Amino acid sequence: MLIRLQTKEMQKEMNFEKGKKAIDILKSFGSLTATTVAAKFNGELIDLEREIGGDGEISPIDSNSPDGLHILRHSGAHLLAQAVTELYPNAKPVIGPVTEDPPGFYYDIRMEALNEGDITKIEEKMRELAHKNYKIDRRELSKNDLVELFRSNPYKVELIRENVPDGASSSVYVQGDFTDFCRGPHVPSTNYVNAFKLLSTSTAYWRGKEENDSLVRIYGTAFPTMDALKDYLRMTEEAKKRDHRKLGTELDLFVMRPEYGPAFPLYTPKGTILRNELIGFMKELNKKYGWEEIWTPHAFKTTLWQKSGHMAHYQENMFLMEIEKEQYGMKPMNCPGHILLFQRKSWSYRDLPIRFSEFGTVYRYERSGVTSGLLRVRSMTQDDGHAFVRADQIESEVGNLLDMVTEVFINTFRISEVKYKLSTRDEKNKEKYTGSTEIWERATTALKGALDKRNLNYDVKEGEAAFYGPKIDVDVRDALGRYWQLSTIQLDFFMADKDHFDLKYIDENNQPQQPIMIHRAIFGTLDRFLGVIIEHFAGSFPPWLSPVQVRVLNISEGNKAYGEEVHSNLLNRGIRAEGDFSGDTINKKIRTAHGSKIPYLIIVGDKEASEKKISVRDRKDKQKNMIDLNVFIENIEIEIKRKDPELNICK
RNA sequence: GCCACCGUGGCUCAGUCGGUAGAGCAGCUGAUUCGUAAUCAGCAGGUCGGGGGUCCGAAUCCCUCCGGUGGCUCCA
Repeated sequence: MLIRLQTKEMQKEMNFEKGKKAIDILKSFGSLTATTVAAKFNGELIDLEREIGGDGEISPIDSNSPDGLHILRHSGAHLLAQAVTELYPNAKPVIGPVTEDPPGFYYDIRMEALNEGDITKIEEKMRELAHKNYKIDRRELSKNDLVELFRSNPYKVELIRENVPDGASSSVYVQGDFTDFCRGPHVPSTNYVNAFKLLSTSTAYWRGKEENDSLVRIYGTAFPTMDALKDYLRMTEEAKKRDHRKLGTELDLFVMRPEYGPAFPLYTPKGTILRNELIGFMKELNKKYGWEEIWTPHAFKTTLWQKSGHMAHYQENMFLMEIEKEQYGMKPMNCPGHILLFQRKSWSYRDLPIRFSEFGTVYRYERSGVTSGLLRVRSMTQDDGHAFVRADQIESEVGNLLDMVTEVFINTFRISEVKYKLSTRDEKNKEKYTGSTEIWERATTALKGALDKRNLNYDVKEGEAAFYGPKIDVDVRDALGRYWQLSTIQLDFFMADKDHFDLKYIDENNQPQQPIMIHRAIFGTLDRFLGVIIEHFAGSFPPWLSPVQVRVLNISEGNKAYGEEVHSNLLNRGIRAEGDFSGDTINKKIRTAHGSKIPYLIIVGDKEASEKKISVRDRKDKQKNMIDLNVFIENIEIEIKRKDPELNICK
């Protein structure tokens, strides 16, 4: 048979007899290295030990390549399961996939809960098994034989029954005494997986359903080399320093008092400056994009929440209370209040879109295990907005909102890792949704059109739409690599309908029509957004956001008066400035200021005082000596106005 | 809500086999006024998340509740 070798560097052809193993073929081509973990034959990833049956194109898969890493980690998961089954004979491995983000793998296993010591033990066992270097063999078995082989493991049996067609066969992989139902491919033997680490455990539910058996999930990761593993672990350690909860305390931005209100953040004066700057920024955008600001109360009688459907669909997340024998609810969303304002008069088709925005604080009971710092809280302020539009306006309205999203995330904050998600309805389950097929299709097309027109990459999540309409979400990752939803643009065919608020506008034929509602939030919530940008900037905020923009330091007591003069000049010009005129040494003052991540330090000593100049040192230790205070102020004013992410003055 | 881990002064941590708490930073006071990442000395501050139990005696063991962290589930 004729085999062509295809690698990045070269292309070669040779003849082999049928049934030759991939590993031998690659060897003959001189294309096998210590880091070759598998092969690709005619587009299919295969084990190195696989016999080749005919003509085709082959290439080696290196453990440094994406495919190779995937295989390596998958084998890591098997090694983990092997270790667990050796240590705990009653354990029943269920599934062990590779994860991309974070890079690694996990294995779900039905067994007794594990503690940290057990994890160490398992890791040691894995190391031992890796050193023993078991061959990893693929075997092909019929469906019946597979079911028979795994008869003591009901989860595997279920998976086999589901995934292998009747009469067909599938593969198992064997390493030592451990056999797993698996499509493969895998590395040739266990010592290929030598740079690995187990990271954590948790529970997971069988098939992800809370009512099912709970399984122990063990997370781990593996890399081609020890160095790569160490680099990764060092990186994750570094990332932890950016954690907004840690920085929030260090920089004195917010506090939590869980004994009085779990997941109810309180913002300090500094944290409130950040919030207010964000609000100010969004107010500019609202004005620019035609959103009128309104204000609505934080609680209503449940009659409103009944009408809006929240009592029916969201009650378990609401804070309810009884006052004078009447039931009230804290608002979990702002939309019903906005609707009440929409209803205050009648609208012509020419008036639409009507756009209401509000920095609306909402209260939601979130289950105790799900809250997290500022990223998932129970009281949160949304930069909320509701547009009431005609069907023909959906696309342009959504387009405008996407432009707002771009202004915020890309142009201003330069957050590159944004994920756009388009959630559509489950086409197999249409009765779950409200609204006609026609409006769903029209709306979904409009959302796609708006995204496409802007060349935004997005994932379509079929079946993830809310029952009341399709939506676009924007997710951003935090320091620990978790994605959180920030912006959202949701269409709503529900609240305006005749069974709820029965909203109307008068069309060009003088007929009443039901408007479509668009719920939107760009930051999402100030709370979550703040959490994300604390981590994004690692606490080193650009001057426009920074709670303290400048700190004045005097060299010694003799320069205190001049320092105070500089300080008050800054304050008079509206710069957020502090003075550190304590008895500390200048070294100490600089060190302290560094810890507070203040963008600019103004240092004044005898030289500066005598010539009425200042010296400026920025957060990155760039310095400019003996400049004019007014020049400095003019420059920082420009940076603030531009929302410049860079510090330019000392460059 | 589920599983694991954790909960000591404002912050970061130490507290060995159970014998009624230690440190650094921050704070305060005093001395020093010193040119660019921690001047020196002193003082004050906690009963160890809450409750219950075991014990002569518990921060240290047990139970329970409340919180936090990582996942899972959830996020009309």
